[in-house]
Amino acid sequence: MRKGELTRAAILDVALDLASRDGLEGLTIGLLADKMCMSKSGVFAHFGSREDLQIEVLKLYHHQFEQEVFYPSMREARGLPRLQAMFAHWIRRVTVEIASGCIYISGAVEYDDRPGAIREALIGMVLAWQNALLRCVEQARELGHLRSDTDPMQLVFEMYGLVLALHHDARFIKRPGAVDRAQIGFERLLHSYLPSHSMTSPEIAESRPALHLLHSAANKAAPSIK
Amino acid sequence: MRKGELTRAAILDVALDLASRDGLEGLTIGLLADKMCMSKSGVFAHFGSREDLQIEVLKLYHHQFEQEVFYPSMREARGLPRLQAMFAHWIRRVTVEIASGCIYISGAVEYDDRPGAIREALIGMVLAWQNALLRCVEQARELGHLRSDTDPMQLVFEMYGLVLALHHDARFIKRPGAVDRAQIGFERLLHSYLPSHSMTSPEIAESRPALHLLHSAANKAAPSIK
DNA sequence: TGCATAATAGTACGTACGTTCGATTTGTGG
DNA sequence: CCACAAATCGAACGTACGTACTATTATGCA
Repeated sequence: MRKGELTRAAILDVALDLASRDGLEGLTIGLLADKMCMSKSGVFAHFGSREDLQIEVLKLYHHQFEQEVFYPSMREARGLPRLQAMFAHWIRRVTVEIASGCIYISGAVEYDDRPGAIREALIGMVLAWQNALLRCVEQARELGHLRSDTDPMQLVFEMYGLVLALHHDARFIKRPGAVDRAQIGFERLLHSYLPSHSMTSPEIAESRPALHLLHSAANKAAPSIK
Repeated sequence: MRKGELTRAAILDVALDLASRDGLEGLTIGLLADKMCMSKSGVFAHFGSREDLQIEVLKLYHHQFEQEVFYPSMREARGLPRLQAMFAHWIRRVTVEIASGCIYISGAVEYDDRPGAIREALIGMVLAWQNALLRCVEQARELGHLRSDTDPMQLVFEMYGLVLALHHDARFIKRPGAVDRAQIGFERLLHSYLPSHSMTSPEIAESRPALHLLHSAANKAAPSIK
């Protein structure tokens, strides 16, 4: 009873690698068996079907995303500090994934018109993350860290766009500097959603030091917990 | 000699539909033959290989993109008007493609780690479009429509992110309002790159009327040709 | 109209896929 | 250590893929 679960976990680990590289739809039992030095049927026996395998891979990816991005960010103070942490951890995660591929992003393309259990699972996870971002933006607005007329969904939309552009430029085009551009874009983005009294002159509106102002301002309003 | 080219064009038309929905990698000769009510070998004979077929589909897509997005925009006055036209036509095109899928975007995911002729062709086309945007931004900056310290690549990066987010939200998540969000994001984006004297107070920094100011200001600096 | 040629169909081959099923090896509790 | 159950294997099935060949039909020009 113990050996089976062990190899199952090992299979899922390799399957996640494969799916990250070739996409969930490119994940094949034969290739997976080769990498595991097992027979196809030996691998297959651990999952009822390929679709089940794909969903298990998805769950594993989601769990890792939560561990690396979501939970660490939730330890930050609510509002702007937490939002900045979410984006920073997110960017860091995607930066690592430039070499391997991000399943949320590739999956969004693979399953944008392919109904089924995998699509439902994937959408549920992406929406969970977007909703977490949304709640965080709403809290930041209520705490006065962002302008009162901020449209939370709009801000999340643009944050997501920056990450998609990062993934596109770095992984597809392989153009250097994409991480910095995503970071700069986020700072400029935040700046335009700041309360009026935080506005600086346009000349330094998108410069790095502005972020330090945000940090101190936010910490004053909602001191860090840690 | 005439009949052949005619059916070949018809095949490519259907192939483009198929590839838009299922991706270039999902484009299959068997399915294509079914849709054409032809035999597999009958379809195959028009192309030396599947890869050639995929590249021909790519060229057809690129041609349509040029016709619908690039050339109409180039008829606008250089600088900001042209940049706004490029984005507007681009958004309109992607909006239509929400139902069918955008090959540039799906291809970027499919071929981000799959070397070969298709990847090279795809990258060439995407870079051609990005470079066109880049030149337009540089012209806008030289004409004084954008701030002199504008980083053209950064602006193009963020424009691309908005379109990617639009595609993601509308086609994958199927959340309404993505087109408006991309438009609002672009206006906010432009606003933060405007010369200082064009800056308005933060309260209306992202409101729609600001664009009218941009239009008139740009037209004054570089009157429309048409 | 007839003929050369282009266009399409039909068939087959090799490969890889997911999946099933029985045989066989391996691990584990009494 | 033994016996039972769990884990893995090997082979096979049906399907779909790209591609190569040959046969057949349709087209266009003299």
